[in-house]
Amino acid sequence: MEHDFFQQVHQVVRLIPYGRVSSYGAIARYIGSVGASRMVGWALHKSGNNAEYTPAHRVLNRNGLLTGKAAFPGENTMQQLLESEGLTIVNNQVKDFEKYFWDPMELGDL
DNA sequence: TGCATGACCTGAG
DNA sequence: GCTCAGGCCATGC
Repeated sequence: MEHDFFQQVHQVVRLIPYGRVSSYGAIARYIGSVGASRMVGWALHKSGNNAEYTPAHRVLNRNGLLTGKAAFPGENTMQQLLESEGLTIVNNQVKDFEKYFWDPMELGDL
């Protein structure tokens, strides 16, 4: 398989619990490619490639900023999705990001 | 085969 | 504490 990176990113994102958010760097690090944090976002952008639904809206940058909101249809679709999960978005940023932050490492290991 | 891009992160000024 | 610049990895043309 080979391009596991793509698959792994989707897999990890799908594991993000409801009402929780993660970061590209955390996912990239969990996969093993720390420097590929940028690619994580890219993989999510191509989430349409994956048959399963991928909650990309739960993935934000290190600052908890909705950097990928532009990739969603509409103007603040991503924000609405997060708010639907009980999160509070302020100025395109998740309130108490640290509190809702979820690290894939909590799963233990691959 | 090679260059340019991308939903980022970290270090230095 | 904030802003600027560099790096890293994979994909696309």
